[in-house]
Amino acid sequence: MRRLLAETGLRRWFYFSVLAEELNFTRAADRLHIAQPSLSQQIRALERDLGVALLERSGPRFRLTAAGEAARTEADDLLERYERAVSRITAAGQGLSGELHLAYSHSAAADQGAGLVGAYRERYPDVRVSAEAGWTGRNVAGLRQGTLDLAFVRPPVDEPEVTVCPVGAEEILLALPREHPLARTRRRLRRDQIAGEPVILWPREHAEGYYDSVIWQFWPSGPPPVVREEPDDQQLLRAVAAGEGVAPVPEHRARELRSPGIVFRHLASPQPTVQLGLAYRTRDTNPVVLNFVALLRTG
Amino acid sequence: MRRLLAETGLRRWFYFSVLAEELNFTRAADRLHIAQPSLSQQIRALERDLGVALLERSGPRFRLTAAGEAARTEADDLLERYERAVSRITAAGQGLSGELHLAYSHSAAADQGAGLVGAYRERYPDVRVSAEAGWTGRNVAGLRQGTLDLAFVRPPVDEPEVTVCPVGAEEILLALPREHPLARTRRRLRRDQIAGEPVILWPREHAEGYYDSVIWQFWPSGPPPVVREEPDDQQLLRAVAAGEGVAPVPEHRARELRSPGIVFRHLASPQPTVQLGLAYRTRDTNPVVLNFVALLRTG
DNA sequence: CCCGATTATAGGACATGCCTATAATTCGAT
DNA sequence: ATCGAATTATAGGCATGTCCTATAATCGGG
Repeated sequence: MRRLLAETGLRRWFYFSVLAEELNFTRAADRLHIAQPSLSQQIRALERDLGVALLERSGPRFRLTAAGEAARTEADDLLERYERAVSRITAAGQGLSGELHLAYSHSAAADQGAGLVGAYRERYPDVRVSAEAGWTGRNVAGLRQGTLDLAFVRPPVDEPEVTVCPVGAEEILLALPREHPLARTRRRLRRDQIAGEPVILWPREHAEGYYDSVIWQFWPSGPPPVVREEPDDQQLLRAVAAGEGVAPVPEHRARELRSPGIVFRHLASPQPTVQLGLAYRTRDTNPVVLNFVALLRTG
Repeated sequence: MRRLLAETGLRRWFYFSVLAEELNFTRAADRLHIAQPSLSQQIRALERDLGVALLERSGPRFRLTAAGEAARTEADDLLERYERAVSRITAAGQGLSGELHLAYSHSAAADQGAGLVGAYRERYPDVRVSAEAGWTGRNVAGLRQGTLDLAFVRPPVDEPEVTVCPVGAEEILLALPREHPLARTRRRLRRDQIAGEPVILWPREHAEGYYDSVIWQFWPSGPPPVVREEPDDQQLLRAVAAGEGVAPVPEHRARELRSPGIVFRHLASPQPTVQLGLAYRTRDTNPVVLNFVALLRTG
């Protein structure tokens, strides 16, 4: 094992290390599986290259010079570091170590995706995972420009450079002010009941596919009046509570954001749904990323 | 410079390091003063040996894989350590670094030799000097068995394995009890005056040559009665003060040991003298030791 | 669709590393 | 003092590795 590694780069240093241990060319050469003259040659070559005598030769016996003692220490150290370097590189090649820049989705609940990331961290403890959160639009841009490796997004995402792998789906509820007439009943709302209601949505560029899909699913007969575009969910629900309009909110997120002035209502069948997706660069070859996606796919 | 070192051991790693910097085979090969195909070959060989793809090739352009990024870091680290290793070894070869085990002489004053050691430490700050103190006999034994590299001793030392280099000479005084009749006068003592006086000496095996030389010089007419052999100078002078006998003491040491119950007297011409010597293994080739001796010789 | 820039491949010259056989050196014993 | 055992050094031959030049293959842009 050690031999194999040393052959690649530090052969002479490895030879010297063994020789310094054995203090005997013949035995050292045996251990190295080379002939004794070859070892003699290589040691002399090492001394020539360093410009320093490492051995004090007195006929058929020798001992290490002061420089030789130093060389022994340094050789052992170098060889150890060499092996570590190789194992780190191969680890990186297998996605066992490295860095992973990840972004959660603002429109998803905090715990969504956390399980997956937790499982990954457990399985690949030597990968440093950095996490942030952003809207789908920003996350996809981050992927494209390389600041992100993986991002939770709301599909559909129409970018050939970016692939989205479904993580899960959930129903989309409608947030109403508590005083709203439609809030009286707990029954599912029909689409004709909400047509024409003023709506508060997020800025479309924050998640275009998701935005359009919500419009289709809630208002198939025609787009509603969008009275406000509010990027921050907290602010958005405050606006709903104030009676400015209604707002679609994914189920998990709704559970997180429950507040006194708001009620959430289901829509009648077909219930609107949205997926959560994990996005990555289609052509990404980074094994760290591929391992994450593989973990998602295989469970 | 760097190139030269890397050629010896980590050629391919050096190549890769430069390539990773340039991200261009042609330019990197130019910088390395090799042809571009050779660089291609060596990088492929490195990848083959590591069993990991370091470059992601897409026709005439490429970029580093995750493993490649790791390899770049590791290569730079290895190359830096490699250079450090080489410079440490060559430093050791020139006696600029390493260890020096030194022993002062018990029979010399504390400040004798300290100047020389101080000058050495200043000139060779990277050499770790360890110092202790012992009798000539023990010091010479330490030299022979390798636990010491250099020792201050009292010549003559009759050992072909050990060479002694004179550091200085001093007169030997005679310590007398204050009440002793010979202590009355401050004049130099004649040898016939001290013949037959009871004498306190150190155990002969602690410094045989010195011991014999003292006997010859003080009592040329015949050995005196040695009433006690006391290895410790403090104890010895206490015994002198108690009137047990007289004792020869080198001048510098006498100055250190002045005490109320004792007077020191010079001997009449020819005044007895003793040298202080610096002893080292005759065949020692350790440049650290040779540099010390050279410093003594050249001043 | 071709052109420029870039990397990959092929084949030959030379150097390096390893091998076997043998010489040279030293230490210890007769 | 000399011989023998143990050990390292040297010599010559072969295989491999490394480098070179010349040329092919590949991709991006005008």
